[in-house]
Amino acid sequence: MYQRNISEEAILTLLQGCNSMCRLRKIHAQAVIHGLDLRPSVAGKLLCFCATSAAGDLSYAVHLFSRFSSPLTSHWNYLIRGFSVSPSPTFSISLYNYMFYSPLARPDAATFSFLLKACSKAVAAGKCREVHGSIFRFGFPSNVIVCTNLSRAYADNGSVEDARKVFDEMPERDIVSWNSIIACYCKAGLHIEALKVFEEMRAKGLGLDEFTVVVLLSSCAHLGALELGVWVHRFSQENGFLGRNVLVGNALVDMYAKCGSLEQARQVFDRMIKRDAFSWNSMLFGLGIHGHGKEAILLFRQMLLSGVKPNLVSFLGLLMACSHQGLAEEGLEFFHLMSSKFHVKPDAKHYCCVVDMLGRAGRLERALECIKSSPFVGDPVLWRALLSACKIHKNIEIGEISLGHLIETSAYNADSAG
DNA sequence: TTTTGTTGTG
Repeated sequence: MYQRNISEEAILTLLQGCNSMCRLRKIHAQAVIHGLDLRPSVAGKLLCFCATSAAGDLSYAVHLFSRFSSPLTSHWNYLIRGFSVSPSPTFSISLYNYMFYSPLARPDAATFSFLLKACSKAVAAGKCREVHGSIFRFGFPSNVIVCTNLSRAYADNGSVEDARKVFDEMPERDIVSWNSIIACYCKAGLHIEALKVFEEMRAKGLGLDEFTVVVLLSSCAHLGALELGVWVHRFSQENGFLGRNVLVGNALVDMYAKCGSLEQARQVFDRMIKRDAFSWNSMLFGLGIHGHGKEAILLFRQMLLSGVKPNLVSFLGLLMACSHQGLAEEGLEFFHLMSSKFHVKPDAKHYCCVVDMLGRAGRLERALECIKSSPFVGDPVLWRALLSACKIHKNIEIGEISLGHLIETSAYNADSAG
């Protein structure tokens, strides 16, 4: 018995330092051999790692869970949480439904928080309403975390009105709830509303944190609200946000670039201590939109030297920059390099940009070839781009081909939609 | 065990 107790503690210590499934399997095997795998503390920790850790494994978690004769609320929560951020969030919803047949388990605040996250990700509007009712039945209508998640789930399911209603009816709100509702408006493209809610927040005497600043700058960027953006910049500087949070710098670069203050964008970018793909992409787009193709190419080379890997958005920014400055040769070269060297598969937007770029340069034959050899030959957007280039260059032959494809693809799309 | 954030043509 003494030996067993020590072993249980030893297993728990091992689990504390576990950082991979490989190690977890070994620890699990040891626990099974010593008959400790179903001890509540051991079983709970094993399940927690598999279900919720980044290095975990959800199928292994399900296997462990199936061995419990009467799982507790915390066990259900681990699985619901794990699936809520997985590619199959609907499993969280199914688990929640099964939970009601389990005698020992009763949903708690954490259950609803994770479940609502799954509803957000799975796009389950009906389930949001159902969960909303259950939150009242189980006694959590004044839990700030649950209600913030509920509000967010409504917004992610397309109803900002319901999100706002939940927010308004919350008996207590914290800075996270405010940041969340502002983000809901921002995400829905309702930027003026987002700024209005921010004013309400200020009127209540609440301060801003890094989350508020980032989402606020995004709305400023969309509205071209430079004055507020500058105020947020100063506030961020005074509060040391810029030094410790790369997202604040990124949002500032984007805001300045979209508001037309390219020099300011560049200044913030140059002063950033750390830069990620978002930082480089925002700056690339800023240069591209304002017609600085050569500078964008230079910046892209610096990005490579810095060791940050370019992604789909980087190449789109780069191609746009080339297109806007008539750098068709350079653009084509980057377009080829993106898949051959960088293993980034171009999507329809990249092809569209190349067609546009070739079209502007009058290279209509080459643009036609590009569409024909692409996986997006059925996409009317590409043919529309080619047709407008044909209009500019008065090329009837290729114009006719484009129009034919446009009619064909539109008809096909209409058929498949009906 | 639970909540919030940035980049993508015309």
